[in-house]
Amino acid sequence: MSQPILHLPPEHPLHKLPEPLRERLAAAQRNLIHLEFPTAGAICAKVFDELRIQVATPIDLAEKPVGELVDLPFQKLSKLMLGILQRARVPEASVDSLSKTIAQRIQLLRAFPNPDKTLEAIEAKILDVVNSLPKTAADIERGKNPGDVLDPYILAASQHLLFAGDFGPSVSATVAHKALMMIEGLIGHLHEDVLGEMRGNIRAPEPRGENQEQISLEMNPFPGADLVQPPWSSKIPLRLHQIKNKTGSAKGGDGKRLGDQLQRLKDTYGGEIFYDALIGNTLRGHRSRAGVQAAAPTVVVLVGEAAFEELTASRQGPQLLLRVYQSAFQEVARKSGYSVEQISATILEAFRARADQLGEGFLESVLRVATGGLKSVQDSRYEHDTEGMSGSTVKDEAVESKAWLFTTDNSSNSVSYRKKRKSQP
DNA sequence: TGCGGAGAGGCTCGTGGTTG
DNA sequence: CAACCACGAGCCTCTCCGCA
Repeated sequence: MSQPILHLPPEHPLHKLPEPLRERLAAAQRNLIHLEFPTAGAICAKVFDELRIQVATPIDLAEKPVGELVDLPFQKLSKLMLGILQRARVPEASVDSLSKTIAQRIQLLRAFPNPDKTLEAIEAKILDVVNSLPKTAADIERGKNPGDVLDPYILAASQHLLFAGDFGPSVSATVAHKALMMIEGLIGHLHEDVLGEMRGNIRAPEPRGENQEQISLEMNPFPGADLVQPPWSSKIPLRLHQIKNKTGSAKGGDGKRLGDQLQRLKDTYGGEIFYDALIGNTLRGHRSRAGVQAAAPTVVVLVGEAAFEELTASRQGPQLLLRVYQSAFQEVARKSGYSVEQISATILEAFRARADQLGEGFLESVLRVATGGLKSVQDSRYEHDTEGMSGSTVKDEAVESKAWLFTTDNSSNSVSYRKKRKSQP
């Protein structure tokens, strides 16, 4: 039932991968655009049909190789479609937007074997992250890792140095900064996932098991690779990509580690290895190039359009991705209604109320939360010492009662501080 | 002056041990 | 046995600074 992976000798290790992965690789070899749509006419027919447009593709275009149509820049493609619609006497009022819709759909279909499913997955992923953006004072005062607390000194600095002493905007900036950090993470993962969905590609499975750096055909087939391109023909070998968002994402030490991993992949599977940074327009100033190349001398280092071109086999990759993301962001924004301005106002109010209650300034209470606590949780010498609590030198009444800590009840991803303290030995 | 190594800081996810 | 938590690996950003 399952299809074999093509263009590889019978003894190649890829044939020994677990069944589901082999299937995905085989599917990626068969969903290349020119295999699914042998001519430009074929993809036009498909898109016209999807959009219920009763137009025939002109003969001269219909016979052309599909690549000549689908790899046109968006403007040219929609102009071409506009001409077709006009000649087919489609009502003038609708041709303009319709031609853009067609061009968009053609480019989506060019990129993804299953555009609708991919768009849905992208939106779901974005929504997940938007739902976890900071909403309460507790969210910004302590991250999901208890070790990450809001820095009152930075808050003080931004209040005075950036916002003329106004505390409110400095809280907004803190919320926005935290949100942006999360968005950065989202975009990085999104790129890997979305590029992995494109024709000819698969997203390498995340490492599993004990040693996540060691290659294991069963558990961990591609450590160090984010995206795998099985051979597209007998002339194009297996290609393994490590994808970074920007050239500066990784530093020298990371470069060495990633280079070592890529080299091990090449030693195991053969083929070509790539180190791609999507955002960036020059190799100059690349912080991890040297590290990667030292460890993997044959690695191809790519940035910007050059990287997109190898990953998407098209020059339209960057714009396409931008349009796909934009529509997803708009849709998710509509659903979530998240607003930094509103959230900041709520948080500011919480800070104000607490400070009033304790009769101190905003920053003083932030400072106490960021540094206050019991010896038993702050001093490694007292860590397992239940006496440490009573023996603590921290005698402050407020500290003892924890009255000044924010608690949060949106249970799923944040912990109630008070509850947590109580459960401590 | 540019490169790139190092370090600080933030977030996520999977794993494996502990606890209720 | 499920829920919870700590930890490590990995991804991202930015600044600093020695060296060629």
